[in-house]
Amino acid sequence: MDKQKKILESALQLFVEYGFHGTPTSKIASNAGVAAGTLFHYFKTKDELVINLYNRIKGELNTYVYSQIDNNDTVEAKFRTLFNHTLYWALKNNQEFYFIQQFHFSPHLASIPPDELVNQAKPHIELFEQAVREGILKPLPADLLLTLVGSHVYGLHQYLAKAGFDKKRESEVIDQAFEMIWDMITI
Amino acid sequence: MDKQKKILESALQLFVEYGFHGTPTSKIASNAGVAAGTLFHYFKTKDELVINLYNRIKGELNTYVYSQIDNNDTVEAKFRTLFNHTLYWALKNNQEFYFIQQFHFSPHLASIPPDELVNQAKPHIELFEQAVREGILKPLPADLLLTLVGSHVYGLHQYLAKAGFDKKRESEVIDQAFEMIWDMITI
DNA sequence: TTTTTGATTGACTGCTCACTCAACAAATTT
DNA sequence: AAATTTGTTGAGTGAGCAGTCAATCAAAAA
Repeated sequence: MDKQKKILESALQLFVEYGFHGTPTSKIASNAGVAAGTLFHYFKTKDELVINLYNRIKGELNTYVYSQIDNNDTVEAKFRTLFNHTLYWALKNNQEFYFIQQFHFSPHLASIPPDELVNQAKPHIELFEQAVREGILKPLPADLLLTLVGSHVYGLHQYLAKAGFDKKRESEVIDQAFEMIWDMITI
Repeated sequence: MDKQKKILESALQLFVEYGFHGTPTSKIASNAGVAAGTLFHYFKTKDELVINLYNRIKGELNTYVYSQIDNNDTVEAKFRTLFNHTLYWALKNNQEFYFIQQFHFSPHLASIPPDELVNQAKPHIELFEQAVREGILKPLPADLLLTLVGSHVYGLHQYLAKAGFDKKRESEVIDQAFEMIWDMITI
């Protein structure tokens, strides 16, 4: 019913399948069951639609993942929760997660203000810094640790998305992968 | 002098900066110091140019990296050589390495026959399988190991490319990162 | 009820772009 | 030297696309 939402859903699906420039706005609109002009009522330009979609998805992932964290948890429990729920979300929202990466390897990334990207990463960075101070993690730069753990998550998601295991096998692999990366970054 | 090469160089540079669809063939040609029509003498379509560029770059990386391997080396030495030289190549050929990832997150990937992708990965997969058989690596599927190590390399490259350290600091980080991933995948 | 405001439509426009082609130039073959 | 093949040019073509807009519709405000 909500046409803006329909447009966003339609755009996501088509962008992931055909790429940003491989999907005309007319197709996004018709696929959403909406006239071509309606798209431009909600989004001034196609670029604005792309960026809006990215910000929404990034926001959904972040709020979901951080809603799972209990501040009374130990640092290790926090990392485990973050890791597990990021993967859980990514596997449940394959298109969204793929879109994030697609966006990161596109020129659109340049239109996100750098300080906003820093802000997005801030909670993660602070967790890493705290864990380094507490002597839990190896004394490495927090942004290096974040990049390495992030890559690990991306790679694991890619593997699991392609493999298509059942839930049981999936969480076995995730648990094993967490132990591996945890061993890697802890002292 | 070689116009085909000029076109490929120009295309790489512009694709990395503006994306595939953000760079018109006319710009590729003029940037290469060549008339618009000349591009189509060497490449039937723009898509063919993109795919040709991808295959060349992938080929260059593979031949370079495997030329560094000595078959008398131990498995660990082979892994270390592979790891170090992939990163060395990636840092020396930033645009090329970025292009590979950009290509992987584009619809162009679909036009590479799946068996060719399997072939590209074959030498790596065989190394991993051998190392698992010899009891050096953890008994995990070779394609999972490859994906995880691959992600590690991508992440590390991304970090180093952004950080812009000098050669000394760079190889310190690379060595440290190798120890970390090696500890992670070995028994 | 009447007015105003906002939502929706789709034909239309102007522009960009991939690709063509006829003409010319250079190199290679006979 | 003539003939043939191969390389190069850039104006031109047609298709596709982002974004516009005048008209219609819906619903809330006056």
